[in-house]
Amino acid sequence: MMFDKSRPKQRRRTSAEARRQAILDAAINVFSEQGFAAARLDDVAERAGVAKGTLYLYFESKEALFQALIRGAVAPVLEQAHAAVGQTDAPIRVRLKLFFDLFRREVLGTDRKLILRLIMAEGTRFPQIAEFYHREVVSRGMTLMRQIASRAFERGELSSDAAARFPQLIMAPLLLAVIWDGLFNRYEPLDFEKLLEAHLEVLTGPGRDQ
Amino acid sequence: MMFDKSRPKQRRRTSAEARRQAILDAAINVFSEQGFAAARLDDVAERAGVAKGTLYLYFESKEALFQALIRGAVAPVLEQAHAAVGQTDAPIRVRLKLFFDLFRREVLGTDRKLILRLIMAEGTRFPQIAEFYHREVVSRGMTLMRQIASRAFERGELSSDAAARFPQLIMAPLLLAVIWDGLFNRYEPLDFEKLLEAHLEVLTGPGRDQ
Amino acid sequence: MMFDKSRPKQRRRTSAEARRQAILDAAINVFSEQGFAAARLDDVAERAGVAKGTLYLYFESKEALFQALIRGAVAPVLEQAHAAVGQTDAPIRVRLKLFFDLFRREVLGTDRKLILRLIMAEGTRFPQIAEFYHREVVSRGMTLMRQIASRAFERGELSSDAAARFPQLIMAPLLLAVIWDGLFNRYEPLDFEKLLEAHLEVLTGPGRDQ
Amino acid sequence: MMFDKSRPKQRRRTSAEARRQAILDAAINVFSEQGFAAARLDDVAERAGVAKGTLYLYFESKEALFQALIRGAVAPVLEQAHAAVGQTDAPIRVRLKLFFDLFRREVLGTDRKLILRLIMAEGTRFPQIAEFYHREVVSRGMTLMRQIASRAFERGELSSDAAARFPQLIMAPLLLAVIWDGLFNRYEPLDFEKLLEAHLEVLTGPGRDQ
DNA sequence: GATGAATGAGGATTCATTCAT
DNA sequence: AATGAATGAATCCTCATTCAT
Repeated sequence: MMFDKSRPKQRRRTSAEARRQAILDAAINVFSEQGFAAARLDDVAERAGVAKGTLYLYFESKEALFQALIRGAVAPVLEQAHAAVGQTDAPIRVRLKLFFDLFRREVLGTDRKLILRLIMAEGTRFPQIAEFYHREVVSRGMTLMRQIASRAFERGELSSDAAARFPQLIMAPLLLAVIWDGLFNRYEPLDFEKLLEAHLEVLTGPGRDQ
Repeated sequence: MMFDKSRPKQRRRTSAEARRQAILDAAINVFSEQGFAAARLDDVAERAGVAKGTLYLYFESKEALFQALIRGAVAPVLEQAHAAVGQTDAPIRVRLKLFFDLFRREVLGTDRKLILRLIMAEGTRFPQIAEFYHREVVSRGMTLMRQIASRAFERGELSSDAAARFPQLIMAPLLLAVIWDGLFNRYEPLDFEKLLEAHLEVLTGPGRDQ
Repeated sequence: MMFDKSRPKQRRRTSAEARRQAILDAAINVFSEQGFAAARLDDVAERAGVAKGTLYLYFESKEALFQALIRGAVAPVLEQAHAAVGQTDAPIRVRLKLFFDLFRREVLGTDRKLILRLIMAEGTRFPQIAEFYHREVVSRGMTLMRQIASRAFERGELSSDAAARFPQLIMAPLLLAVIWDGLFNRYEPLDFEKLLEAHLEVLTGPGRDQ
Repeated sequence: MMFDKSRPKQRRRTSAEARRQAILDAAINVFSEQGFAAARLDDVAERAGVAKGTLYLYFESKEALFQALIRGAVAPVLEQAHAAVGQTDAPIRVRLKLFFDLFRREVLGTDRKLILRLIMAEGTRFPQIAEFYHREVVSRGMTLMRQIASRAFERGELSSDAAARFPQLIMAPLLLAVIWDGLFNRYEPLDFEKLLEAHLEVLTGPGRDQ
């Protein structure tokens, strides 16, 4: 996951970095299980395998840890999304398929879904986070979706510009999937792959090929 | 929900009922501003205009109050939805329009949106609530939506059965609206009416009349 | 110690006041034994016979308790001093004798000496306290002493105006007594009465009567 | 205090001694600003320019450092005092003038005043320090002052033996000066030179020469 | 010797819950 | 029924001390 260029001091730095990451990993779980307020740093420390005081060598406070957690997890995926579907001029069906698959793999399939849920749950109490997330992720994501939808509308792949005007409509089922996963999956499992296929169908009309 | 038999104690009981409601109203705000864990019963009591000890005359514990809050707020809307769109056999466009308008008015326009957000935020920590909500609201709502979509598909109003298979697709933008309202509205206001119109357009194809 | 005029609500108020006083009494001992930083509110609570949380019903914080303690204990004595020696125009010997006796009885003979020592020990860290104490006690005390010394000099009771220019010289042995009491009394007891008699002798010259 | 035998290791040892002194100097400031309990060894280390762990190579514990600090700073001045005023048989006026000047220069004019204040502030919590200080400084100082006062009384320079019986009276304004310097100087500066001149005047009567 | 990351005991403060009035 | 003072368990954070490098 990291390039091993600088050998000297490598051990220390790697170890510190690894420790920081261990804390973040532990924090993801504790925070998403308990929510910010109810999360206990004792638990984070225990799961990270460090002493309580050690947390404070890496993060200034409970809130700083929380914010680092939230902020660290979003950029990468958006980068990937841009790389995957931002450049190509393939048909919208293909582009969205790629995007949805990416989302399923990189968000629904990882702890990132927990972070997304944390943002939805705690964002109101942390305006900085909401603002950051809006600026760095939502706003950019909307732009990307809008561009895809517009292009498709121009080419006649979409019969309406509704999705271009409200790219939120493209994203909505993705959010729903994250929420469903957290709340209802144990009572009524949802097949995210099929859900997103169906979503694609609704968006682009019944394909001849599918 | 209330039997008006015992006239004599009417005044007392009404007053008690009013007090209970005042507590619930106060609780909605405090819980949705702070989340369950960070909410302080001191604040609930103050806003409700009662002493802290009084809360315990009406609710067994903080959690009991929270659950009462959540449970009390959902049934009514679903009843209305059923009444409004469950019986008629109007075109899907009309039925969904009615439903979306109802949602905007009765959920987005009231404190119920706060409760919805609370459920999404805290549901994971309160399996009973998630289960209750799934059973009483989600599952029934899905059934209703599925029925509407199926009927429309049969009548050729929908070109695909995607929405019938995944009625979540109909609900997703409603959830998104609730989340957006709580997190991003101050940075980028969203016109819920137009959003849902666009959603309808995507679902049913570009209407001739609209 | 208190006049029982207002009977109504007396019991409650008295009890609350008594409790507040119990906390302050406990605090005097703990703070003066341990110093501000090392004092544990647990100990204060225990000695006051209340629960830890109760402290916070009466004082906002550890520091607020400390300040209340300091501020509450000084005014009374100065009042007494003014009453005792401020008005009369007796010979300086008599006036200072009265004042020194008052100091021995009301300060050295009570917990107030502990508070005086606390002020000397912690004043540097609490500028508000130093400022308050200077304004309310030191400055007024100096004025009183200066007035006594000036009057005596005018009447020829003092052969020099040194004490009028530096009333600190009159107070210095009182401070020394407080410090000695705290630090060295167990190794070398000091007879404060005789010390202050000797001080008077130095200040006013060898009297014929004494 | 230092034997200069081992030349070879001279540099090292000097450096170690310098380091020890740097730590003590840093400690004086931190301890006297914060008091013993609130002082942070982190701060001491930082100001001394060493790592925190290094402190433990020179001192066994926080308390050991504190005690070393206190004990190291007193002996020298007393030596000087003895040298300056212990041997001569000059008039008391001259001897005390010398002593007061020495005190002003070597205590009030240096960090030693901070240490004196620390002793007064923390002595109660550190009986060993109080005992040591009493034995090494107070008791000897008293003896010296008593000797000066007795001699002066014998020679008729003092009209009373009060100061000989209570040499504390000679010291009291010096203590007061230290305390005033720490607490009130910023509100009401005190001219120590004039204060001690006035003190001398009170002690010895109005001189013909002054 | 020197470093500074790691430890974990300790303490101020908060707040759900109880209960005497 | 209503009150709100009192309780004390719970938790964030600090910092003296240790120890691997």
